[in-house]
Amino acid sequence: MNHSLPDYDALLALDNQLCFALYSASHAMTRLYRPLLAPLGLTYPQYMVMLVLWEQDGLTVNEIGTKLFLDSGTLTPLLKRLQSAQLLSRERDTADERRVLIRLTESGKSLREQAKHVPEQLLGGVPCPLQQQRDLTRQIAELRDQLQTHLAALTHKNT
Amino acid sequence: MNHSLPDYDALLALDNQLCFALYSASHAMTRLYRPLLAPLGLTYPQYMVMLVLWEQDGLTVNEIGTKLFLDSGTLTPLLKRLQSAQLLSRERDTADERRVLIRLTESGKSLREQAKHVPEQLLGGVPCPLQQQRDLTRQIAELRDQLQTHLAALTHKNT
DNA sequence: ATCATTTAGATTGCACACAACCTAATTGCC
DNA sequence: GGCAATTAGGTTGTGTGCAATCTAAATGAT
Repeated sequence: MNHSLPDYDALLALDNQLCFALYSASHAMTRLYRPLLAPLGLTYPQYMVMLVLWEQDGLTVNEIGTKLFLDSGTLTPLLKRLQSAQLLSRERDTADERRVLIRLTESGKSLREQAKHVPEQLLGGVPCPLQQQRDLTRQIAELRDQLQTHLAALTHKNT
Repeated sequence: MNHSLPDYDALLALDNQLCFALYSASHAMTRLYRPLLAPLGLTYPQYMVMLVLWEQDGLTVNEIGTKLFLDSGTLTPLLKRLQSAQLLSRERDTADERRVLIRLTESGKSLREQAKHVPEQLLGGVPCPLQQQRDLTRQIAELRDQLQTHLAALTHKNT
């Protein structure tokens, strides 16, 4: 056994497992949300946007994007669909015409009441203690922030 | 403080955080892989398929889908793209004409050598100890399996 | 043997993600 | 004030994900 040289095959496997675990768990979670969100007429990414707006209304597209790690190429069409569904309005900021302000409609605000019952339904079958969920959430978010930082450093280098 | 009634708002937030942590971490990981996989001409989902085939060649579409938690609607076009890239072949199983056997080409097999160097590059900037990665991977995979089981129970109920 | 059922894969339609690019508005520097 | 650089959002094109549906092939119960 050689301790000074890394085992590239093992590193490959281990790392793939972490990325794949995230990938597959994320999709499994989305699949579980789907039937709960369908009655509200929302997809999971749309639900994320609504959560952000329920917490703070009147944000710009960029501000929503920063919170959700998404760019305008993803958000613009998604927000248009939410607008078609009468859940929010999109208006240019008169103070800075580059910005588009996203505001909930009354219908969008009132949807929060129905959404409140989503997590009880979701949890009713996943035997995972709250504290363990909290720890896991924190660890995954920390990892994400490390990856985010690393990627930012890489892209900045090539500028 | 009432200990007998759950705080639905807190549950909502906590649970959203876990799902969102998975969602955002998964995408952050994919974004980090992208520039490393681009030289190989692969996207991350395509890379996953190649990893499966490097481990075991000659699988059916369904077998690949089971390992990756993906269905034919996702895999069929993806596999066709990998076929166009000359990395694999798709042939009906003569023993059971319903099945399509996926086999690596020589080009597909030899790509493994280049792929070997991907994880070193990925890790070279993420200050996360190996043991911690292992633990995290296991926990996330366990969660995924719980979600998977829960979803299977739900869908079976409606059949 | 026959026919309903099941299984494997493909197809269609919709909704993300994101790179690359575009336009318009604002800011900064002189 | 004038003009380059930056910023905000939108558009286009490619590649997933997945539900719903389709066809063909295999299975199985009688």
